[in-house]
Amino acid sequence: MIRKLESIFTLSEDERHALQTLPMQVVAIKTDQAIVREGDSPSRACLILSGFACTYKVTAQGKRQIVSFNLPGDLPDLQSLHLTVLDNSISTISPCSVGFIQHEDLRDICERYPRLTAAFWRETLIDAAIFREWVLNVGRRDAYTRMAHVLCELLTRLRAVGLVEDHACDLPITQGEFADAIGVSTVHVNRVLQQLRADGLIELTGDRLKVPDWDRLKEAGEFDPTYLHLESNQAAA
Amino acid sequence: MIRKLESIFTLSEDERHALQTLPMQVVAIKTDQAIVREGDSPSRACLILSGFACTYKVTAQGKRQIVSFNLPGDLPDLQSLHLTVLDNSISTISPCSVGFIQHEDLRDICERYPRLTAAFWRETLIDAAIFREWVLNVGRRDAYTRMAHVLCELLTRLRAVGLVEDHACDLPITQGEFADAIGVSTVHVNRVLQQLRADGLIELTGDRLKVPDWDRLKEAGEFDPTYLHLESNQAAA
DNA sequence: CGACCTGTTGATACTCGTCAATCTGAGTGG
DNA sequence: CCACTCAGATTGACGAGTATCAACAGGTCG
Repeated sequence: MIRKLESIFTLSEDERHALQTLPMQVVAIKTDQAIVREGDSPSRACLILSGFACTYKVTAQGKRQIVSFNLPGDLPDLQSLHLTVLDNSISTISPCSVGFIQHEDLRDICERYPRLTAAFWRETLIDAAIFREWVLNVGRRDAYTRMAHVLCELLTRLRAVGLVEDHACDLPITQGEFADAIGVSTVHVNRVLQQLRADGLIELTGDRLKVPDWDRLKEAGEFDPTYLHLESNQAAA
Repeated sequence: MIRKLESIFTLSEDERHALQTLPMQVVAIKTDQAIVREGDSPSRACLILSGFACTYKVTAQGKRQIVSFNLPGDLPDLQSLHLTVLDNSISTISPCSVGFIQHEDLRDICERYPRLTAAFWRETLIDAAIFREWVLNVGRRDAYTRMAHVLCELLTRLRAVGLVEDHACDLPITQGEFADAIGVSTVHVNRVLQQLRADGLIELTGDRLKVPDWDRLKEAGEFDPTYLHLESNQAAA
C-alpha cells in the first residue's frame, strides 16, 4: 500500500509509520475466489498485497463486465468506507495475499493524520478516473485498440509499483478475463492478441508479457497516462 | 447543491447553513459551451445550478464518449480538489446556470465541518459508482437495453432533486448526445428510441420525456438503482 | 427566406458474436 | 512415469448487431 500511495502522494515519515503499523489481517486466497460480493456491507477494506484481482459487475443476463484490474498495493473497495452497500464484486484472478483493515482503524488514522484523508480520497478519485477512461475505451474504440490500451494501462500501473523489468512483467490474466474487461468475446480477444503479436507490439505467452516497442504499443492503444495521475513521471519511462 | 447532497447525506443545521453561505460566483452559460477542458488545472469547482451538462472524453480519432450527464445540484469536477490536472472535459448541453466555488473555500469549510469532507467524498464515490455502471452498460448490454438504462438513471437522478412530476421531466438531450453516451451511432439511437416508443416504454418528444410504465422501462433497462446510493428510497417511487 | 441543426429513413458494409470443434499444456492419480 | 482430465487457447463457418453513407424532412433563428 505504501509503495502504491507514494506513487500518487508524498508521505511524511510520521504518516508512513502510521500506515505501516496499521492493524491488518493477512489472508492467502486462491485463484477465482470472491473477496467481496455485490450487496455486501463490509466493515473492513481489503488491500491487495500480492497477486491480481478484479472488480466486476454482472448483467441481468449473466454477462460479466470487469471494470478494473486490482494490482498489488490497490485498495479496491476503499469506497465501502462511505458507501454502505457495495455495488460490485471483487474476485481474485491469481493466487493473492490480501490484507483486511477495519474501517474504524482507517477512520482513526485519517483523523490523526488529516493528510491521509486526502491521500485516500485521492486514491478513490484515481479509481474513478480509470473508470472514465474505461467507459471511453469500451464505448468508442475498436477491439484491437481497446486491447492495446488495457495492456498499456496494466504495464504502467505495474511499473509504478516496481513490478516491471525490461518492459516485461507477469500477467496472470486469461483471455476470458481480458474479454470481460474490454467488452468483447473470448474468441475475438484471441484474434486481436494474435494480431498484436503479428504486428510485433507484444510478446504474450502464458503469464508473461513483454513489450518490444513501448512507443508503438502506446500509439496503437491511444494511450496517454495522464488519467492515472501518477506523481512522478514514471509513466514516461 | 443542498438538495442534491441531502439526497445522499443527512446534513445538520450548521452544515446546511455553512453550505448556503459558501461564496459562489454564478454564471449563465449557453448551450454547447465548455465549462472546463481536459488538461485544465482549475482552482475552483463548478456546481450546476440549473440546466444539463455532460462530462466527456475524446478518442485520438476524435470520437466523443460522454461518461456522465451532469444534472442540477451536481459538482461534476469536484475531483479537481485533489487531482491537479483534469482528465476530462465538461460542456453544457442546454442553457445552464453554473456556480463556481473556490477550492480554498471548499477546503476551509471541510476543515470546519469534518462531516462535510465525508459528504463530498461520498459524492465523488457515487460518481465513481455511476462510471462503473456505465462501463457495464456500454460493455455488455445491447443498444436497446443501454438506452433504456440511461433513461432510467436520468429519471431517477432527476427525481432525487425534485425535477420529475408524474413520471415526466424535461430532458434537453439530443440523439447525438445519447449516441455519445451509450457508445453507438446517432442513426442507431434514432432506431432504438423508435423501438422504445413502439413498445410503449417511453414518450419522448422534443425536450420532454414521459414514462407511461416505469416498471417495464426498468425491466427493459435492467435498472437497479442501488448503484446511485440514494439515502432515502426515492428510487423506488 | 435561407441556413442550420436535429431527427428520420433506406441501403449496404463491416465488426464482432456465437457455435462447435480441436489443440495444448499443466496438473493429478494410479 | 504415463494415461487422464480439464482449463485455456486456437481455428473456421456463419449470423447478428451496428456503423456508415446518403438523402430528405421539420423546426428554429438570424
